[in-house]
Amino acid sequence: MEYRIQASDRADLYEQLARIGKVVVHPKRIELLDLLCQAERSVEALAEATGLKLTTTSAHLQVMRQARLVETRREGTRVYYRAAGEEVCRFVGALGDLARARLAEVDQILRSLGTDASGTERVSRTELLERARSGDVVVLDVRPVEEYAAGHIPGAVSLPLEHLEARLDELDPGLEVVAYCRGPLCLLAPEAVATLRARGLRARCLEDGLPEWRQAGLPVATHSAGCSGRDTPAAAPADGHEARSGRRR
Amino acid sequence: MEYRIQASDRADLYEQLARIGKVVVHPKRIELLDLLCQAERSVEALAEATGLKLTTTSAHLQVMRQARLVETRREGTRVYYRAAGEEVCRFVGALGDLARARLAEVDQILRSLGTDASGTERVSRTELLERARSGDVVVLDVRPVEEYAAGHIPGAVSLPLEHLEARLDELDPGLEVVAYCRGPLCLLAPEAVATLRARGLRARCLEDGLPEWRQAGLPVATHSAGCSGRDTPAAAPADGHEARSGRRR
DNA sequence: ACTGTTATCCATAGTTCCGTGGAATATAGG
DNA sequence: CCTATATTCCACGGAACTATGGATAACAGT
Repeated sequence: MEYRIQASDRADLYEQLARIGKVVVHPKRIELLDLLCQAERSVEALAEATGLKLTTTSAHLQVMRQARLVETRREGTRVYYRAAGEEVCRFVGALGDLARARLAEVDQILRSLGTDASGTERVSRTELLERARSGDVVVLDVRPVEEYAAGHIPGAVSLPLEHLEARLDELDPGLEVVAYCRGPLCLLAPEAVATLRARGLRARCLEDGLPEWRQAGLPVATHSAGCSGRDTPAAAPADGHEARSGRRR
Repeated sequence: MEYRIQASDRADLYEQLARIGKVVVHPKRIELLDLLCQAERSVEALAEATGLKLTTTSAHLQVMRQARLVETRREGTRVYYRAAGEEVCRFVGALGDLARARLAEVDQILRSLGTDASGTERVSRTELLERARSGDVVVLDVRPVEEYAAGHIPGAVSLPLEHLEARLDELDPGLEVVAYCRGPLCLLAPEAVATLRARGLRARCLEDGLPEWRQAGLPVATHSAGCSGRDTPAAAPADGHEARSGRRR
């Protein structure tokens, strides 16, 4: 739209920063951006996920596009939105970190929403890498399948939280489970761990989620058949059940 | 205010994040926050620096306080505001980084505002540490004196940009100058370098500014520095004799 | 107590933003 | 060409935000 920059006042600079700020004033826009940091989605899927009307969702996405925080890709009649680069994910991560550090309310909410499993120790990324190499853990991706498809830890098994109870038998009771989800503000993994423990399984959460794993420069696989895993042979094949999630759109 | 968190819906979480987002919708609030990341200031000083009316400034500061991004300290009749912790500075830094990465306009503005010295290579922090140890550079802090007083690179000389021309003779023409300021979005150091070069001096900018230096875990000196500021033998050894200077968290 | 300084609170008017339906656009498939 | 689907554009009423001047509160000095 406006590429003209003439009255080059210093104020213009902060106005540009405010363009980005504008995206994160609205709770729903943050939610949308958070989702888009996990995987690209159509407008309809985003409206569904956030509970907004379609037109409202589109409007929010336009705001985000004006700030260049998202990009689009057209496929037939639908438009897929995605986060415009790694920096965007880093930014929403920073926002979440700041909120947890400064706003006691965030911790309160996480505690009240999260099961009491939140008190348990988390597994560090380096520890997971070691354990995975020796093959005595199952790495569990409890996010929705689309997000697993868009990128996951090599060797991880996809088992969305909503199906966890129904598919419990797919897990080897002899192995410890390490579950992960979207990040520190996401409660999928803690809930999964709580469920698993209630059934007598050993389970812990990974520190942070997949975005942080990616930002740490660790390998990320993008298909159900982990083929891009460079050095990590996989975290214990668990069972072959992982192949289920193939199913392309 | 409102500590009650009862209807613990997931939406509440993003509403909390939006509290922080609210601070960075307004250009002037970003500017204020940026200033507060450098040094604490009174409301009056902030109003002066940003060109806002006093009441308006105060209102903005209230918004920032509600988001817990700033804290206050009273001294006699005036109130000093400061950034509420290192995380806040990291966040505004992340905002600036994102803007530079995604918004071409920001680069344009920096280029059009900045002198053509922007094309020159910058000195890395590690290089500066080495050079300083061998003592063949002058480290120049070109920010306002209050900011120098609130924290500066050990051994740096305070010479605010506005006084640079008048006090040029204080610099040893035989040594190279490394100037620094507030960060990547600040133009004080580039301008200083341009001025120095026009006089035939060798001069370069440090990468980033003081906040990034601090975040890198490098030593920061906080002595109030007498009015002369010239005393320090240029480029003193950087290992922190400057003590920890407790004060301020 | 009185006075001047500094900051916050309050009411107001002008502006922008949000969610909403309904219309318009773009694409795929008869 | 016509229809169906997915998305964007548009107009509008209601809500929230911003800047501002005047009033109020906290404090220091005489």
